[in-house]
Parts: sequence; C-alpha cells; structure tokens
Amino acid sequence: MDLPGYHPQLPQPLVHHPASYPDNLLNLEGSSTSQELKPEPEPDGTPESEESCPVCGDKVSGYHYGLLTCESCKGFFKRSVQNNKHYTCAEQQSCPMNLSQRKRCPSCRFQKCLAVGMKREAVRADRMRGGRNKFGPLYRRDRQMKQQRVYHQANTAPYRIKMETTQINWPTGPNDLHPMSNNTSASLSSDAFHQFHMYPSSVGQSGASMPLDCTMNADRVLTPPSLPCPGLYHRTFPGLAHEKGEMDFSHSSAHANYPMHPTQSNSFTPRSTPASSPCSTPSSITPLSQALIQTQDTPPTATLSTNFLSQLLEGDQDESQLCAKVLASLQREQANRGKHDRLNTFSIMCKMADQTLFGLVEWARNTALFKELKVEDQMVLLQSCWSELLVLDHLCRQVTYGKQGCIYLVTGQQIEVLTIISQAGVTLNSLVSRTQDLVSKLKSLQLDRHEFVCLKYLVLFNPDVKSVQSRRQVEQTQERVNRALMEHTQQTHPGHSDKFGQLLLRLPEVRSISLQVEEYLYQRHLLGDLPCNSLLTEMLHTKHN
DNA sequence: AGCTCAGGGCCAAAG
DNA sequence: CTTTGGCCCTGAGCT
Repeated sequence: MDLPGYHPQLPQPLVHHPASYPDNLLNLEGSSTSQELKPEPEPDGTPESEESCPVCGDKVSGYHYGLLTCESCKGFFKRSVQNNKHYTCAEQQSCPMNLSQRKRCPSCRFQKCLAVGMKREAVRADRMRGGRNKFGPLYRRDRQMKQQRVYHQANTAPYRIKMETTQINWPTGPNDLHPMSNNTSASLSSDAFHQFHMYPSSVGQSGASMPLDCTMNADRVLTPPSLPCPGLYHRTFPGLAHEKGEMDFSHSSAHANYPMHPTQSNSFTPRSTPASSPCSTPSSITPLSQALIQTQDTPPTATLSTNFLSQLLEGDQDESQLCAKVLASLQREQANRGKHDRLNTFSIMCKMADQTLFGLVEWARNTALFKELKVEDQMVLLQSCWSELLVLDHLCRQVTYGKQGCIYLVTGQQIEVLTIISQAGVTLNSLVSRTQDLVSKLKSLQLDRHEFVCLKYLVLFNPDVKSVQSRRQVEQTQERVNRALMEHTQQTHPGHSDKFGQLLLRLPEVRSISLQVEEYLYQRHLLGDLPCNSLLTEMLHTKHN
C-alpha cells in the first residue's frame, strides 16, 4: 500500500494478509471479493458471469491476477506492474472507485487493486503468453465451490435465510462446518461477521435467529459464548431482560471465563441516542449535527488542569458504559423488529460502529480543547477523521481487552480471527489482518491509555484538513499534544527512547486502514446494506460528496 | 487431441 | 503524446 505520510487527520476495524498466499486464495480472494460487492449471487449456476469487479464494480470477465475482476482493471493492473508505475494521488488517497470514476485516479485504483487482493506476482516477468499460472488450481477449486454453493442453495431453500448481500445456508451436516465445504464458499465469504455466528443449536430450523454471542473454535465447533461482562448479556440484565430467548443478544447463558471490563457495571441505564432511532430524525437535522447538539449541554468534563495529560484523559469514554449503551441500543432495535425482520449481522456491526462513532463524537465534544473550536471547525475535523478515530478506538480495545487470536467487539463479544480469515472476503480479510498486525505492534510497544488518548487527539486536531478556519489553533493543540506524548513516553519508558517515534509511525497505517474501511463501507452502502440515516452513513456521504 | 481459461499483446478510442 | 479497455492470441494443464 502506498501509505500517506503522517497527517494526524486520518481510521475502523477489521483485517489479514494471508500468510501463505496460495493456500488462502480460495476463500479469501477472488470469489469472496466479488461477492462482497454483489447484492445477490446468481442462482443459475453461472454466478461469475454477473459478478461485479471488486475494484470498480464493472462486470467481471474472469479470474485475473488472483481474483475475479473486469477486463479493464485486469489491463490496468497488468500495465501498472509491467511498466513499474508509481502513481501519486492528488487528493487524500481516498478517491471513490467505480465504473465512472476509475480513470480519475490511477494511484487509488492501483492501491485498490492491491487492497482487494490482486497479485503483482501473477504478472509474468518474462511476459510469456498463454499457459496457466500457479494459481490455476486454486481458481478451479474456487469455481467448484461456487457451483457447489449454488447447488446447495437450490437444495436447501427452505432453510435459506437472507443475510445482507448474500444468501446464507444453514449447514445440514457435520461436513458443512468445514471451512472448505460448500456453504462457506464464495457467497459466505463476503462478510465474516455473518458466518461465524451461523450455527445455532437448532441449525436450519430458525432462520430468524442470529446468535451474535457465540464463537467457534478452529474446528468449527460451536463454543460457549465469550462475553466479557456476563451480566450485560444475560437475560437478567436491567433493561435488557425479558427480550425472549430468541433475541440475538440475550439468549446465551453467562459463561465463566470471560474477560471483564475493569469498570464493568450492571447498573448502567442506557441513554437514548439519535442513532438508536435514525429514521425518526428530522431530515433537516443530520446525525452529526444532532450528535454535536445533543452533547452541547453536557457539563465540561475536562477542566484545565496542571497536568495536561490528565486533562486529556479526563473526558475519555468509559468502556463499560459504551458497551452497555451499544448493547441496549441493539436490543431495542431488535425488539422493535418483527420475528422475521431481525437485523442481519452486517447491520448489527454497522449499528455497533454507529454507536461507537456517536460515542466518539460525544467524547470530542466534551473535551475542553475541542469545545474551544468553532462548531464549523468541529464538524469538518470530525468529518475528516471519524474513521481514524473508529480504528484507533478499535485498536485500543484490542490492546486493552483483546486476547491473542481474537477480536474483541465493543459489545464485549469475541470473534476468533482464524474464523474470520478462513471465511471472510478479501477486503474484510485485508482489514482484519492489517488491524491485527497493528494490534501486535502496539501491544509490543506497551501502549498505555495516555498514549492512546494522545493519538486520538493528534488524529482529531489535524490542521491539514481543508476548510478549517482556526488552523493555527488546531495546529497549536496538535503540537501541544505531541509534546505531551513525547514527554510521557520519555518519562514512562526512559529506556525506550524511540517509543514516541514508533507511536507516530503507526498513524499512517491507521489512516490507510481507515480509508480501506471507508471504501468498504461505502461499497456496502451503495448496495443498500447500511442502516439508513445513521451517523456512519452521513459521514460516508460527506466524504464521497 | 481437444478443450479451458488466464495472462499477454494489439490497437482504436479517449483524454 | 499517453492511457484506457475491449478483443484476440497463446499455451500449460486438464479431460
């Protein structure tokens, strides 16, 4: 990836680089990618013919350099690699990529090609024509699996449920639980998040139920739910009780070996948020402005303190409250829906992100330094860095609570990374992988809470954002936070003189991941997969407009 | 031997 | 002039 230089302006969550490419190609590359962008797989047994290119959305013409792409992107990628092109983006490396705009920015197009999984090594150095490359057998296996999937769909129609953009089948036997089995093929790989929950005890019998609180081990066996705060998830949780066992967020039993949030409490009463009822918001008030307005009256939590760093930390969010708030919102959402109108997993993830985002806006608005800015500046800064803040928030959660090999959700639930990697599509896999790599680096740096908050500030107070009016003020805040971070790392890690630099060096990757997240979400948004009138969609719209 | 299909080349069209 | 993208050729691997 062509990472942007460090602009403390830059972020979301999930991603992996297949360790040994050929073995992973099957589910992670071609098929899945195309499916990620495609509303419905074709039931006629020739799904590829109608799939859309994961780079630009055009019609695919076959497998090219690792995955199904269109002829145009095939040619573009080939020329780029053969001629050793080095493109530069005139914007912020986040140009929209679709059929009509793919020619505008070759830099972003090439980056997207790489991001979705096109392989440089598949372009022959010797330019020899014809023949088969080393990926041929994998393409074939992938295609076979797709056909099996179509066959499977046709034969399990009564148990088929529609999940986000794909058709998901319940497994019908033990073999179906294998990652390489038919039901985990292309259609499933579009989004890991609706796959690793797909195995309730009454498999195939209850299409409406979608347990979100269970993880699966490497052998695809359903394991007990992994929840950090059992009380929050249990039926007896205040405000969440009596939602019936079929509720996705409450039917699991509490389990003993959950990590606990250090400040976990069951007494939290969820506040209502705009995002909890997005469609009731007046059209003239956008979710962001509403979020800004709503938090306007909250008392300042950051008072000028002698210790600048402590001041920065004062307004930081309480993880357990956020967790409860998100859960409550999701519970309400599901409760308001009919039995056959449950949110699918992708929508649930979007709701989680949306609530998290709202919390981040709330955090920003409650900080003394941010309050000093004009509302217009607050808006543009948040619009510029929201996804980076989400990524940083996710990273912080992983470093703080995450267990090795697991992704820790804001709801306290955990997902095994291997499960995602074995089933997710290219984009999601890439995101999960990159994010997990970053988590490892940050863990090894022994990042503490002060440092995370500083990174959030550095990202938020970005003087390079266009149309910032009080640029000098933003710049000064950023410099001040920068100094505070440097001094803090020198004090807490005197033997690790380069920790400060190492931390800053992680920010370009945060930005790069965030851009990939935005692009992925936007594609899903174009397919109508994102909940309407949410803060998340507003942010996506703002950038793409 | 014939078929498949992914990589490479060609070239008109577009910019 | 360069870049794009549709079309066709090639040839290893498969049946």
